[in-house]
Amino acid sequence: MTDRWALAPAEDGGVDVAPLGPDGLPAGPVRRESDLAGAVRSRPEVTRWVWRSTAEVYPRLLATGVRVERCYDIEDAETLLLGHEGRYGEPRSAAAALARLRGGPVPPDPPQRAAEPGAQSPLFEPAGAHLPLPDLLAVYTEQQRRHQEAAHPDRMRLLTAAESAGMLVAAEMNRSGLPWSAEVHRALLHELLGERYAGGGEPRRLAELADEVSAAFGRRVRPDLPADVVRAFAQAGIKVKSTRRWEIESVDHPAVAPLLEYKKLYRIWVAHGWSWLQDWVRDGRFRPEFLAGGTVTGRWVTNGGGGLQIPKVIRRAVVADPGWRLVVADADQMEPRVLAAISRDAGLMEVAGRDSDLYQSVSDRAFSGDREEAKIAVLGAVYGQTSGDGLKNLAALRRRFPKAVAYVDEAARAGEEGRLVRTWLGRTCPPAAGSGEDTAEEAGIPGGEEEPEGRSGWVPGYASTDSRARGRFARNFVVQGSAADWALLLLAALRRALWDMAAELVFFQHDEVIVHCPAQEAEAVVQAIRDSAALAGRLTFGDTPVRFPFTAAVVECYADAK
DNA sequence: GCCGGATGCGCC
DNA sequence: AAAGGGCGCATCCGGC
Repeated sequence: MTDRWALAPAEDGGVDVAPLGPDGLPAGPVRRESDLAGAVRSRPEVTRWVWRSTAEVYPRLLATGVRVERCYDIEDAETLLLGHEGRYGEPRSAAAALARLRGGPVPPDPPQRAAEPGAQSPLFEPAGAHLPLPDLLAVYTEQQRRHQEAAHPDRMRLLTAAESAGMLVAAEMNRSGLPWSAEVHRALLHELLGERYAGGGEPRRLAELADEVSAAFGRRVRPDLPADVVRAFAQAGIKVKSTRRWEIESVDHPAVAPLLEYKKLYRIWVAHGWSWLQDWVRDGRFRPEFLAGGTVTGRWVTNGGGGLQIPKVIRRAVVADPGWRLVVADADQMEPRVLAAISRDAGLMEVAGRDSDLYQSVSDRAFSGDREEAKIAVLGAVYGQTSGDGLKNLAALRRRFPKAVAYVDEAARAGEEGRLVRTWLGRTCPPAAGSGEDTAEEAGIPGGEEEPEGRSGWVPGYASTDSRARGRFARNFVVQGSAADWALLLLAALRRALWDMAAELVFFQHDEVIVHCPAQEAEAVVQAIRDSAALAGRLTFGDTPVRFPFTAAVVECYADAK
């Protein structure tokens, strides 16, 4: 039995609240209270708060020590519902939703603002930030109806609820931050890069490597300028199209080794060096701003600090507080397990129904024991590989796991034809950018020109480069996106499991979580993660034999986890 | 001087 | 061995 209330901050700093009945309709008069946190704190019986924007409300609650069990984020639901209805790109604010409901002019969404180092997320106030509570409730009621119209209403309700839960998790992680030792980080930088020189130039080791590169070429070369490097190789009689690592590393030339080393260390210097430390680490915590559902597939992103791209070597600086531990857990072979669950392929479900190494099992069945071959084939099928060994082995995969391969093939075909493609729970891939619609391309979807007349149907081998790109995108979308669906449920379940513990979720990266907890809680946390993964599997995908095992490590330092 | 695109690489 | 999917971000470069 959930006790649902709605809440809307008012312009004068007060807050309006109203109880909702079991049907989600207002079940009592709107009440004005003077204080947001007080209004929530004084109603501990409320299990779900309905509000416009979690990012607006929840950080303010957390700042006063108030957590909520569940919420419903109206603007996030609006985004998901619009996508599901094939109306990607329409303004997603509550004010816009109200205007569509009432037939008024629809206000455009405000532009997104980039994060600044250390900014405590005093989010912009979009149009309609103070939509009166009755208006907000009108939008909410209409959204309830729209859920009913979805392809799978139950799944759609689960999706909006899960992403709202994800937003609570994100806000809490933004507040807690990832334990970070600036001291260890500085020692690491000194060890890797050498001394910093006054004036902000390259540190010693980079300067030395640049000199080695120049010496190898017999002239001054700036290794950080790709054009300069390509020219230098050309003068040495070696044609390279770019200076990407995979292209350079096969070249036989004395400059290659110092060049690759330079690029590796240069990366660390500019992206995770001293100025990064200065900008992003405060009071022993790294605080990237996590954004749930920041991508079209539902994967999260972080704003600022490159929070989801912490290089392996730098993880040495992620250190638990004294007496505390980091529980680092990542899902084993998440993508093929998700593919098994969504395709219901009997063979792949059987393989995914065991905790043991899935790629090895696939390989035993279809690739005579070569695990790497099996892994490449599976990932190639999911990513839409167009050449190489993966393609060659796709045929073997197709024979053994026909429904699984057919599932992603069908998604690719739908994508090429510009049809809607959905994750298991109903997150919807934007259609291709076509005439008059540029929103899909803004969202990163491969677009391009309209297909020529008479060729819009899907014909193997005759699709344009653009439509093939859209096919690959859609193929990957159903797997990556359904994995993101599952991950949201995992986070929601884990958050509940940790509710009464000192343990804190401090990091989430697609298929990996880090929980910071007192040492004596660590084993319970590991169990909570395994239980939550299983629960998430059942809730997301229903009754399947597919299992979602985790590799978990209890460590004091992130770098020791693998 | 601002801005968008290209390049390249970190993570999954 | 070859180059499929999703991102963020720093830097350079050319256009205005």
